[in-house]
Amino acid sequence: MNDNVYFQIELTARKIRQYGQNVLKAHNIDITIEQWLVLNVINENELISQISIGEKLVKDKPTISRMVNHLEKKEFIIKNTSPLDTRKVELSMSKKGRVLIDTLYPIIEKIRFTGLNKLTKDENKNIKSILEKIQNNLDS
Amino acid sequence: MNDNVYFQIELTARKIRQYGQNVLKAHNIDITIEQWLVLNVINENELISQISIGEKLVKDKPTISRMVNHLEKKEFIIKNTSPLDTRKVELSMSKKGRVLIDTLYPIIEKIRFTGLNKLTKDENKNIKSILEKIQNNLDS
DNA sequence: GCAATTTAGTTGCTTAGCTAACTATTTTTA
DNA sequence: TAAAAATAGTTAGCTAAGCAACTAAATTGC
Repeated sequence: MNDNVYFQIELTARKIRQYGQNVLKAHNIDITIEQWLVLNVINENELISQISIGEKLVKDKPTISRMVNHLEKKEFIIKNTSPLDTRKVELSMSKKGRVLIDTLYPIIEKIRFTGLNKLTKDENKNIKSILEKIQNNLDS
Repeated sequence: MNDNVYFQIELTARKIRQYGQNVLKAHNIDITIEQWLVLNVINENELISQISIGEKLVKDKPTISRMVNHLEKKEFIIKNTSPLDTRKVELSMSKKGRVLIDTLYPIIEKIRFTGLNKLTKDENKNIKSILEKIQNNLDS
């Protein structure tokens, strides 16, 4: 099994997520790693729609819809319908969300450092290009 | 986002799974990629317990329990309690399961080839060792 | 200008990952 | 040998991925 590349990729993803989740839990932060990705996109793109988040994170509409609902329920973001196109939603950070982001950035950096930035520059470059190659193989 | 290594690893895993799932669906095969991993372990280790499968696949007890139930419901495997230790389960392939395995091997090979074996030997070696390094960083 | 199509988002169903709590055996150990 | 601890597996509740079907609004194309 350990020579199955899919298995190793999937396992590594799970271990990173798990490690990150534990660090957040240790800091008493009530957010999942995937929700963090969404929150970060909203923070960097005020008034973004769910479709656009989905494009950036390569996740489908139902998944984004539910994650956005979770973030709204936790009052980290504010959800408004767009006045120009009432099908669309305009998402923005709440005050609570901005506070969370500020708290989170250094913690996320630490998580990244532990698993990932210990890689040499070459390793970092290599894994990205190999992963990209795999994705391209599958797309075509 | 595309320079976030976790994001790329997780995305690649999803794309491989998705591609594989589509190939299986195109062949009208009613099994998930993850269930395939479990079935394969049972095929290579007759009378294995669920705990042992979990160790091999690095998945927890509830996850294995449910996947085994799915495989049993589809009649690909047979589940018996161990006579020596009645807490344990002894899993084995059914006739239907063995037929499926034979059908599946070449298809899985093709999936592997498409995404993964197009990698050069160096790339293959590199990605494995980098993934291993990341996992070790997180474990310690 | 109105029907047809496209787009944005939601809801429902299934599988899987994760945690926690639970039952029922087996093993340890005092 | 009897109580305590460890082990194997299940169940329940939550989040997320994937798919299909749906509503409602906007765009298009005749």
